[in-house]
Amino acid sequence: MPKIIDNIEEKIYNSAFELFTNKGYDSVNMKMVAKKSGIAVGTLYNYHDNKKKLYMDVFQNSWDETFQKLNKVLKERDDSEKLKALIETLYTEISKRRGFAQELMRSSELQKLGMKIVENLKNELSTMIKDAVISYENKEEIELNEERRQKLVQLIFMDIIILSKEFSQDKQKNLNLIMERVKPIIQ
Amino acid sequence: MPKIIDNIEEKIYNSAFELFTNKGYDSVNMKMVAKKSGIAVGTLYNYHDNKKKLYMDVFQNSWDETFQKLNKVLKERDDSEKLKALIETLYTEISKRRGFAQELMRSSELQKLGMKIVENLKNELSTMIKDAVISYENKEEIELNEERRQKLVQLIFMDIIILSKEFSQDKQKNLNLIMERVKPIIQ
Amino acid sequence: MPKIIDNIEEKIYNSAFELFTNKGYDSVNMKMVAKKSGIAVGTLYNYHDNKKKLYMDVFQNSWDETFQKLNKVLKERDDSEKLKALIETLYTEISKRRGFAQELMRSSELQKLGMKIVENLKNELSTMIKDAVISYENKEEIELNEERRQKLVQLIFMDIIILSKEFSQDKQKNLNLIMERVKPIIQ
Amino acid sequence: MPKIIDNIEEKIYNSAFELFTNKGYDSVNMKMVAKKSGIAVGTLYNYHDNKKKLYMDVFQNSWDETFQKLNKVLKERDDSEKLKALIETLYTEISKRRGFAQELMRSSELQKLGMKIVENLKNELSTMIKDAVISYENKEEIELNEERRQKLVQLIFMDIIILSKEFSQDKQKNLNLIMERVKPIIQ
DNA sequence: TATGAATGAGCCTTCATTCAT
DNA sequence: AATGAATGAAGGCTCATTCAT
Repeated sequence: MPKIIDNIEEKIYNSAFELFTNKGYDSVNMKMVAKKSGIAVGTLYNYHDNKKKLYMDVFQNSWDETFQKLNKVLKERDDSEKLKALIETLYTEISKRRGFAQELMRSSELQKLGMKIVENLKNELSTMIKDAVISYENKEEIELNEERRQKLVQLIFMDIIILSKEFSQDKQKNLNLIMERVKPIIQ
Repeated sequence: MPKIIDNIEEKIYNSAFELFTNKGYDSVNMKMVAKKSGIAVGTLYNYHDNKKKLYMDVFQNSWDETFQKLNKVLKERDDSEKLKALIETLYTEISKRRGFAQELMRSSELQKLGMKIVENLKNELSTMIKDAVISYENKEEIELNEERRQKLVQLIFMDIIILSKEFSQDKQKNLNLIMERVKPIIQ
Repeated sequence: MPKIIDNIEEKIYNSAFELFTNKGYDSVNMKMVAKKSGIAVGTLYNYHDNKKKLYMDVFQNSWDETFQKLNKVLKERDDSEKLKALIETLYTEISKRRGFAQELMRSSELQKLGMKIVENLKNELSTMIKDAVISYENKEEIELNEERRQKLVQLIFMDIIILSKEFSQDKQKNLNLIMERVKPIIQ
Repeated sequence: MPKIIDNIEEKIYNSAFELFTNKGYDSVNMKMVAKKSGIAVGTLYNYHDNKKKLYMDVFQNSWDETFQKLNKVLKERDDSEKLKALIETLYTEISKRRGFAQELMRSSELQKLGMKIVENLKNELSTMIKDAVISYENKEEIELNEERRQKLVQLIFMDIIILSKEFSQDKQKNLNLIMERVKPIIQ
C-alpha cells in the first residue's frame, strides 16, 4: 500500500534504498539521505517519523514491490511451474537488493530496531514460498511434513541469497542448481 | 582505585564476544563492554588499541579456536568421513556463535571496518571445506570442476548457518539434511 | 530546541579569541567556547570543522584585521614616517591581543598543531616591517645588509610585544624607546 | 637547593627537561617521562607529587643552575664588565633551554599552573640583571630612574631570547648587538 | 622502594531530531 | 510544506593518578 505517489517521496525512497543497501543502517545518516534526495533534513521528517521508521518504510516498500510480483507469479502460473517461476522472480529481486536482503537473516541489526516488520516480512515470504512448494508437492504427488517444508523454504531462500551474491554472473546455472537442491528434501 | 583483576583478557573476550554476537558492532559501545567485563573503560584500551581492533581481536580469536578443531578433523579423519565430520564440527561451532558467524557473509559491516581479517577467515574456511569436499569427491570417484566446488563450499556453509540458527532443536536431522543436499551438486 | 541566534560567527570568534588569548590552546575546550558564545557545542562545528581549525580561523582572522591596518600604513604614509607609524599601529594591535601575539614566537605550541598559518603570518609580518625598515634606511641614506635587517625586524617586533605587555601604561614613552633602539642597529 | 643527588632523580630531571623543552607542558605525558627516564610511572610520583609539580621542579632546578652561574659572575667580575659577562652567561644558558626559556614570557601556560615560581624566577632574574645594570650605570657615571631601569632589564632579556633563538649561529655578533642596544636607554 | 595495571573524569566529535523562519 | 541552523546526549579515546603487589 505505501505506493509512491509524489515525486519527493520517490526521491527519498530511492536515495534511502541505495544508501541503506550499500552502507547499512548505522553508516547512513539523515543528512546523507537528505542530500542525495535533494531536499532538506527537516523535510525528511515530514515523510518519515524518524530514522528507524525511514529504514522500515524503505524496507517495507521495497518488499511490497517484490510481493506484488511474487503474488502475480503465484496467481498466474500453473502449479507445475510455480516454484521455478517464484524462485526465478525472487532471485531477480534479491539481486537488486544487494546487502539489503540479508537483513532478513540478521536478527541483530533489525531486531535492535525493534522491528516486527521483519518478522512479518519473513512470514509473508515464507508463506509464498510455501505455497509454491505445496504446488510442487502436488505435482510430484508427495506430501511433506510441516517441519521439512519449513526447512525447505528457508533453504531455498538462502540458496537464492548466497548464489545471487557470490556467483552473480551465472544466473541460469544458479537457478538450476537451486531447483536441484530442492529434491533431496522432497525425496 | 586500581584493582587487581584475574583473567582480565578472558573476561574482556567473553563480554565482547557475547555483546558483538548479540548486538553487532555498532550497537555495542566500549562502556558496555567494560561494564560487562567488570572493569573500567580505560582498562579496555590496555588490551585492545581501539574498538575496531577489539572487534577484530575477538573475531579472530573466536575463529582461531574453531580452526584448530577443524584442522584436527581434517588431519585425523579418514577421507571417507572427513566431510561429514567437518560439517558436524562446524555446525557445533557456529551454533555457539549465533549472529557472529553471519558476519562472514556480510561484506558491508566488516568491510567498512577495513578488515582484511574477514577475507582471510573466509578464505581459510573455504579452503578447509574444500579439502573435505575433495576427499568426498575421491571417495565418490568424481571430480568437480572448480566453479561447482566453490558453490558447494558456500552452500554447505550457508546450510549450516541457517539450519543451526532457525531449527536449533534437531541437530542430527539437520546434519543429515546438509549431507543430502551435497549430492545434487556432486551429481 | 533550536534557537535562532544573531551574529553567531562573531560571537564564536569573540569568545574563542578571548579564551585562546588568555588560556592558550590546550587549556581551552570546546564546551567553554560554546558556553561563552551562548550556543551548543554542536553549533560550533557548523562553523569550524574542529578545534584546531577553530583556533586557526580565529588566529588568521585576528591577524587579517591587523594586516589591513598595517598595509594601509605602508601605502598611505611617507617613507619618512612609515616605520614609526607601522610600529605604532602594530603596538596598538598587539596590545589588544595579549598572550595571543606571543604565539608567533612559540614554535612548539603551534607547530604541534601543524600550522603553516603561523609561518605565513610571521613571514608576512616580517615583510611588512622590513618594508618600513627599508624606507627608514632610505631616509637615513644607509643600506643595511640583509642579516642585520632581519635582526632588526625581529627585535622591533619583540620590543613591541614586551613593552606593550609589561609596561602597558605608558604607550608613548614605549614607542619612543622602540624607535631609539632602532638606531644602534642602523648605526 | 634541589640539587640532584641520586641517579634516578637526575634521570627524571634530564628526561623531563628535554621533553618539556621540546614539546611543551601539555604535549608531554607522564608515561613519556617515565619511559625516557627508564623507570615506572609510579616511581615518578615518589619524586614529584604530580605533573604540575614535576614541571615546576624541573623549571626551578634548571634555573637554579643558571642562577648559580649568574651569581658567580656578579661576585667575581669587575663592575666594568659585569653587565657584559652576565649577558653572555645568560645567552649561553638560554641557548640550552630552547622553548623552555620563553615560558617566562608566557603568562598563560604557567599561570594556568598557578605557579608563583615563575614570578619568583622573573624577579630573581630581574634583580640580577638590575645589579649588573647598576654596575654599568656606575661605570658610565649615570643613574637611571627606576622605570627605565626596569624596561632595560626586560629588553635585555628579550634580546637574548630572540637573538639566541632566531640567529643561533652568530653568538658573538648577537652579544655585541645586545650591548649596543643598551646604550639608547642609558643615553 | 619500584612497578605498571586499573581507574574514570573529561575531552573532541557526531548526528538524530526540533522548530523558527 | 520546506528549510537547515541549533541542540545536546552519547560515544570513542586519553591520561594523570592510585595502589596492590
